[in-house]
Amino acid sequence: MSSLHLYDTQSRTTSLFTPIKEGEVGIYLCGATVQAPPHIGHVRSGVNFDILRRWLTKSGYNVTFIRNVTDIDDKILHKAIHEEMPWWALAMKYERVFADAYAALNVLPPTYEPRATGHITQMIELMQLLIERGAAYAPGNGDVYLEVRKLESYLTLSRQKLDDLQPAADADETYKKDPRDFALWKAAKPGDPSWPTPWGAGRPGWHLECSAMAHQYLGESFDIHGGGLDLIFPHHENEIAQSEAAGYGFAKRWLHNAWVTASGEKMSKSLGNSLQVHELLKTVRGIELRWYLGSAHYRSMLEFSHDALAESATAFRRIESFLHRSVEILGTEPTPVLGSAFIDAMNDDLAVPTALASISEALRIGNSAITSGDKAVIATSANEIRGALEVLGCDPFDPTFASASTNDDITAALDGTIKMALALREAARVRKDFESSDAIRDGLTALGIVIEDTAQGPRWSISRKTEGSGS
RNA sequence: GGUGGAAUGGCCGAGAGGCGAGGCAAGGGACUGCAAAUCCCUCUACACGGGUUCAAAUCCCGUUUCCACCUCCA
Repeated sequence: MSSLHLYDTQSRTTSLFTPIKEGEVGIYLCGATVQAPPHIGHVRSGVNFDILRRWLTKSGYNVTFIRNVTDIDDKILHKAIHEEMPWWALAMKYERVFADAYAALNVLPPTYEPRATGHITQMIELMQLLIERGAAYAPGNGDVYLEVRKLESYLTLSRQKLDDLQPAADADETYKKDPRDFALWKAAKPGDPSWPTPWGAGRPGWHLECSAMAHQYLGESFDIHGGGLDLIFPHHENEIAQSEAAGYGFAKRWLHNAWVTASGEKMSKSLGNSLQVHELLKTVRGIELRWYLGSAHYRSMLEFSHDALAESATAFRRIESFLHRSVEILGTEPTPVLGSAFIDAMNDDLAVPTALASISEALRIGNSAITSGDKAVIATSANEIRGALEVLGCDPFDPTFASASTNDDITAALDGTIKMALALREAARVRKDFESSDAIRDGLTALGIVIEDTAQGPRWSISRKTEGSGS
């Protein structure tokens, strides 16, 4: 059996994954700044790393997965004024929207989900340590800066040179030793929330929280740090700077997911609401959106289109349909099993697209087995497919996705009603009264009920039409 | 200016020196009273120009186009 190899942004190579502590994996993923509803780019990151987490768990590791919530920053404060509510209420509001989106996509809750504002103490301790070690300084204006020129490793993740950076246009350099020094802590402005520190009241800079929280929950060194590609600079560079200057080993491996793009360009709010998660969930189910977002390789850009989403959803329904038919024929849910092709693909830096090819193969074999009535092969295929879907977080039998269409009274009544109609249709077909039989089928079709004549007799299902077209 | 990424058949998307991933669409066939579903077959691609090699989509050199980061960003 193959073993897991993962890419590392720091070394720009793919290598064998070996955890610091045998059997344990610590992952820190940069989560959302909760200042607006999530678009699909945000949840792609969530889905990609959820697949990593599930694969590590499936591979036998005990995974500690941290995803933070940035609940204090400039944008939140501005947005709070705009929406006329306290900043903390706004943060809570959007944190819940994010949580709902993650839940709809079956992204497992993190082991711990720390909020920045809950870790001010740890941040102050970290700043004290940095100042003691001579890496940071408080010039007396209430800010605390990190002195980046002292750090050997600074900018090694993004492979840039300090002097090549374009200087920030708006920076007030009166207190900084070097214009590239960044703020660990920002002095309070009138009206803004603040916390007391030995250097004056203020609030945390963006980067500090992740170093403080990663240390709190994962220790001085941990296995994997993840986030979007756009976080490499400055956020991850600055995290490294803070943590290494504090004497921590910090992350052993960096994983970055690529963007979702639209018309070739990185997704942004300017593209409008249609790409927000809750909007897309009006056109496809959560499991289908997850399938779509998870099906591209995490390091490849995913070019979004409604047509591609619709196509992906159709492909997923085909797989799902096979699993449901296998249950009808075998009378039992498939037992998740992993095929070797799937395992090898996932171990190769989570090559989901290659892994999907193995699902297609199993699907073809399984469908043929339904035609030939080979129950053993049906079971083998269904087990393998379910095993794969489980890892991808797209198991249709997962309670998260269980729809209302299973086994309640209304469904039973509907099933009985349709079966009665189908019995009438069968009677008409037997007497070759195809006009009547087709009328029954057409009538059901018009109600959104799809009839298929199978070797085991007619079966019905609710048709799901995706609104395709558009862009 | 600095640092990265990308260009694959009608479309989407993997791969990464020899054996054409996979899906969708299209055409043909099987099955069907007709459909639907399913299965089988067909459609032989790697931006451009050089080079290396017995062999290049894959390696090297150059070119073009696009995207991103360097300011908040998943």
